[in-house]
This record gives sequence, structure tokens and C-alpha cells, in this order.
Amino acid sequence: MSIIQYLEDGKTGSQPLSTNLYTELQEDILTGKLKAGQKLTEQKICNEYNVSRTPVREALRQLEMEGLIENIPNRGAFVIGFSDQDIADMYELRSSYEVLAVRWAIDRITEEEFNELEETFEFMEFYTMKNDINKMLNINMAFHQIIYNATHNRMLNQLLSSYQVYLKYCNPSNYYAPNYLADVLEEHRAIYEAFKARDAEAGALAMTRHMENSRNRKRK
Amino acid sequence: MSIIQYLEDGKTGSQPLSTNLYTELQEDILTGKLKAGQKLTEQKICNEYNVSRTPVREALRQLEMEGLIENIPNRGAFVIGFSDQDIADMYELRSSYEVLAVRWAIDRITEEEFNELEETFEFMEFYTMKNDINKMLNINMAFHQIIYNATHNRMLNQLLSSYQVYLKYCNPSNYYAPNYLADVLEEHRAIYEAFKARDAEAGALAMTRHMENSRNRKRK
DNA sequence: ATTATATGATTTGGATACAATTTTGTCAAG
DNA sequence: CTTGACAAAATTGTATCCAAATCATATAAT
Repeated sequence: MSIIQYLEDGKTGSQPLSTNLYTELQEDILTGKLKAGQKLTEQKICNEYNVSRTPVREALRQLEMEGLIENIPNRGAFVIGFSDQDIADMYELRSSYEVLAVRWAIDRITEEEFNELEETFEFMEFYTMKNDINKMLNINMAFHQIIYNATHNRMLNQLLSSYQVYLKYCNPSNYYAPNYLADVLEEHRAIYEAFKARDAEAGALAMTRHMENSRNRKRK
Repeated sequence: MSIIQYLEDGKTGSQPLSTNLYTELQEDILTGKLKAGQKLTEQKICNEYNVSRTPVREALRQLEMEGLIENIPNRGAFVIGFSDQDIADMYELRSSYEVLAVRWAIDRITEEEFNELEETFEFMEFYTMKNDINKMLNINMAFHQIIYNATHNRMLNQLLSSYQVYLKYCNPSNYYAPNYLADVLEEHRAIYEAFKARDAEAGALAMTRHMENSRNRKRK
């Protein structure tokens, strides 16, 4: 997915969308509409979401693989959900993956990928000046995704990409804090500069700081 | 799962088992029986594995979540499989997760969990003396699993547990090298001692070495 | 009163049937 | 010989049907 697509599709990462049942159920678990411990009866879901049992069962298997529900044979599916502890765990894990990803990406990034990163960073500067928060959310995702790709490690890429969904639903950053966009821009600049210098240690340090600051920016 | 169960179920981690379709297909992809790029037609799988389309579709969704196949809407499922690069990636990733896990586990392990780890290590010593490789494979899995649990981080636990499956199919360790069991025992002893001393740095170092040596023990 | 048991209702697991989409093959036009 | 249109076949997506397992309730035994 190119940076242009990220900008143009207009999906700011905050609306439902939910193109399929799996995504809808995932959303409903992550937002707490379906509560932990609750039993998900297939027929109930059929009625609630107006689909037949076949797609329901497929979605339940997917959610099970993701760890959002537990499927007990012949008994049914039970919501596991995300506890506050899980969210904390997720942030902690994600931080270390992101740092690892930067380290590997700086060592392995291609010329072409670096140009894409550079272009994306310039978009960041532009939309920070224009103070366009929705655009920035998309560009931010693109920036990180480029790094994931540049690790050339399929499993790490897949893992970090999958976390984007969760990040959306955990209490969001305080976008409207003074200097939010400017602060974020400078953190990304540090990361970008490390890539430019092909300095993995500097990159790891910059990403570590970015992750710490991200957490501190969370609404309490 | 207790250490006793690990010992008694007799599953040495090298036979098919494959209790369900998903596991069977997973195995067939990881062993290369189903090749990368190959199209998986639902009806073909039905005939091959003697099941109807409903469980087939469930399995395909699970495999997709795992990243072993790609599901293109209205087109079908295509095997992605594990390239040599993916296996290398997996080892590299797993190493850093394991080190991270030890760090966290040493800080968070409960008295009860530590006792379990201690008991497991004593089983290791015993079966090393008896030179029982099959038992050792199971105990080894148990030892690592206890560490995963002791992180008290559900996502990291889930992630590392899921890798156990892949490890089984990537070219196996050279179990019959001289001193294999003795070497492995000493590496685990270092890890265990770090837990006993509640020394996270020593644990991380010991696990790093264990991971390096594991890789070097691979058959070429 | 509590526990056991039996029976009917509900629910899951799996197979089949039908609809929508894609692929394949044929044949004619350029 | 290639290209395009179109129909037939194959394949995916969804709905429904049947069997097996589980759950709930009522009744009987201790």
C-alpha cells in the first residue's frame, strides 16, 4: 500500500467500516460491546448480524486464532476480550517489536524503500504544518508500515501490522494536547534521520523514545 | 499443562497426531507436501481429507490468520508456506522473544511457578542422566512454557507458544551429536540459576547463549 | 431436602443444497 | 493467428438440513 493510497482512501482509522463479520465481531469485542466471559451462541450472532451460520463459524475460528475468544469443542465460543493488563502487555510488547524492527530495517532497507520513507516523512512535515490530524493518522500508519516492510522479516511484519487494529481501540492518544503534532513530527524526524544515516543504534534509541512518549501521551 | 502431563502423554513432538483438519493442513504445508503458490481448491481438500466443505473453510480461515495461506475473495486459497528465509526470520524473532520473556518472567514469576520450574529442571537432570531424548524433548517444551506463563503477558505467551509448532518442522536439532543432552542441560541450568537468583540480566544472557547454541546445533 | 436419573430442548459439528462469481472453452470476426 | 464475445463448467459464498453432544427441567429415589 503506497503512501498516496493511505492519504486518499480517507479512512482515518476511527470509523466502523467493518467490511465483514470477522471485523465487526472483532470491533465489538475490542470496544467492549461483547463482554469478557460472555457466551457467543452461533444462532444469536446469526440473528444479530443477519448472516447464516457458515460465515459465523468462520469468523469465530478467526477470532479464536487471534486470542479474542476461546472455542470449547461442543460447548461453544466464549469471549476472552482485552483486559487492562492485556492492553498494557500489548503496548510493552509492541514497543520492543518496534525497536527491533527499526534495528533490522535500518540494516536491510533498500534504496527504493528509503525513498518511500523519505517521501512519507515529507508528507508528515507538510500535514503537520497544515495541522491536519486525520491525514497525520494515516501517514503515521504508513510510516511505520514502511519500516515493517523494510525489515524484510515476514513474521515481524505480520505481527506488527496486526497490532495496528488493537491500537485503534485502546484509549487513544491525546491528539489535541498542545504541540501534539509538532512533538510527534520531531520524534519521527529522529527516526528518519537514523535511517538516512543508516545508524541502527540511533534508530533504536529514537524509536524507544517515540514509544515512551506515545505512552505518556495516552489519555489517563 | 503440568510437567507430568508433558511427560506422560508420550507425544514426543515428532509424530503426525493431527487431531483435526487445521492441524493436518498446517503440517502438510510446513512439511512441504502442499507447496507454496499451489491453489487449494475446497472440493479437492474435501476429497483428499474426507470431510465436507464446512470444516475445510474453517481450517482455511485459520491458516490464513496464521499467514500460511492467502485467501483471495471469490478466487480461492493459495499456499504461502515457509521459505528458508521465513525460517531464518522465525528463529531470529523467536530468539529475541525468548530473551524478552526470560527478562519479564524473572521479574514476575510467582513462588509456585518457580517451584514448577525447579521441578522441571530436576526432571531434566534426571532424564539427561538416563539419556532419554524423547522425554527430554517434552521436558524442554515444558521448561520454556513455564517461562512463557511466568511472564504473565498473555500476548507474549500466546506468540511464543504458537512458534513451538513451527520449530517442530524446521530442520531439527542434531540430537545425536556428542554431548547434545549434556550441553543443553548446562544451558538450561544457567537459565534456571538466574531464576533462582532472580537475576534478569543473567537470565537474558543465559537465554541468548542458549538460543545461539540451539541455532549452531541445527543440522546443516 | 438433596441427589440421581430421564427426557426434551438447545446448540454445536458436519453435510448438502442453492446462489453468485469466476474460470474455461468455443467460435466467429478482424 | 490473435482477439473478443458468450455460453458452459467449475468454484466460492451463503443458507439450510441432519446427527451428535450438551444443557435444562422435571420427576423419582434416598
